[in-house]
Amino acid sequence: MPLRRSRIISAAMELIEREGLEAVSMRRLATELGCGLVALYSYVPSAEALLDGVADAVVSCIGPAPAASWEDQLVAQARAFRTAARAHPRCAAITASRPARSQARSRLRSLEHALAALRAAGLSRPDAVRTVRAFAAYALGSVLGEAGASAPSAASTPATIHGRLEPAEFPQVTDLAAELTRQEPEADFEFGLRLLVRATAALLSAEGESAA
Amino acid sequence: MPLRRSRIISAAMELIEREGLEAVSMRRLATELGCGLVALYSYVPSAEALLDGVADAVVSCIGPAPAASWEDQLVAQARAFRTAARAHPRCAAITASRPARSQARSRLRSLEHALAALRAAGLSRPDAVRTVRAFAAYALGSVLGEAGASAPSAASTPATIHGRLEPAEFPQVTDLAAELTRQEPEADFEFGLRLLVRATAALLSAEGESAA
DNA sequence: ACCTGAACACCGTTCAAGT
DNA sequence: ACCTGAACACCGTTCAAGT
Repeated sequence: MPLRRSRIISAAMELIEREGLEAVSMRRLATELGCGLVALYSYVPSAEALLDGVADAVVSCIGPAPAASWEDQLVAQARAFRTAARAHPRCAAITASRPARSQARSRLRSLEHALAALRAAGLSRPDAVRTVRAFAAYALGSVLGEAGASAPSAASTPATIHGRLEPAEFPQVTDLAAELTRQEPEADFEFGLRLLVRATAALLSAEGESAA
Repeated sequence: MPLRRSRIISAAMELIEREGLEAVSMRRLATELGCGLVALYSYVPSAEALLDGVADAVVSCIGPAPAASWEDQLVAQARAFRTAARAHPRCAAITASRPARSQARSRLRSLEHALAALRAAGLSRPDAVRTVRAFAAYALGSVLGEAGASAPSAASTPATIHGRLEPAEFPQVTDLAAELTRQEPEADFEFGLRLLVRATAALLSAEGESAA
């Protein structure tokens, strides 16, 4: 099995998911791959570039999401994003934390499709762009929020804390403890998505009226 | 000037904003503070704990945002979150990337206020929780998206790329180049916020009807 | 061409000791 | 009590050399 850039990046991703980012180093990766440390530098110019490669790999496994209506289009893209992120949660966190260096191509495709759907539905140019950005922000925040909530140190979430919470100071949190504790990330995600879809629909009909 | 935990963390935050996370190390911090390396360990148990302290400091400088209506309450909190994040953008990215370890107290206060506002407005228990989560996800994603877009390596954003883009493959992106290039993070943020507020209002009136 | 060991300048953390 | 230097086991990266 020859040493290839893709093989190195796959190994890095596996190691990240298995033991976390702090376990990854060029040296460790070399022993993991059974090759000399210096050999890696022929395929990956630096440790930084390695993580860029990982970030790339995560976004490039976001499947295309063609759909008929603009609602389905935006919802499907948001779900595809979330699915990809959940497939490699720890790698996804890395992706989010480093500004889109390359990754550009596949992101551009998504952007194109989303914009096309919204423009075809009748949204104005600036509103189409801003709506896509709002959906993107929501999807990113959801994924990262989930990752944070399900992280190893989840020992200090409101759920665990509220046991020793004075109801007088936090009446709502105390009262809604059951709802706050329940872990339904999927349903939470879909709820917010529907919120955004409905608001966009309202925007569309409002613009339709003012144009008519 | 004695060595205090708060002084160490402030110095770390300054250094992070000035030179980035990769410049921070216990050794570097010690020379920056003019003290011995080992002295730091009396106030900060480890390098990891140092970053937890930084994360804490960022969220604890989110100002309270009391407001009359539920709309103002949720909008004000989202803005306060964004303001705090923009005050220390690089530290904020660190905060987002590490699951809420402590940070709990001030986050809990925000949660309490948001829930109170939505419950008072008449939202059901599960919907109140999910609405707050949707707003939080949106705010988090917005802040992180902005940080990524304005990062040093912003050389590969659609804006720069689209110059050599075939309009045939990316008609929408080409056509909307002006809107996509324009950097108005504030307006983008407010747009999405209004979207969520309107959708929540619709939800409220829908629940009101079904309850009546 | 492709891989290697040895070296360099860094890390975080701990120890045993100083005042 | 508070601080210290020296040491240990790690890093990423580069060099000059091997096949």
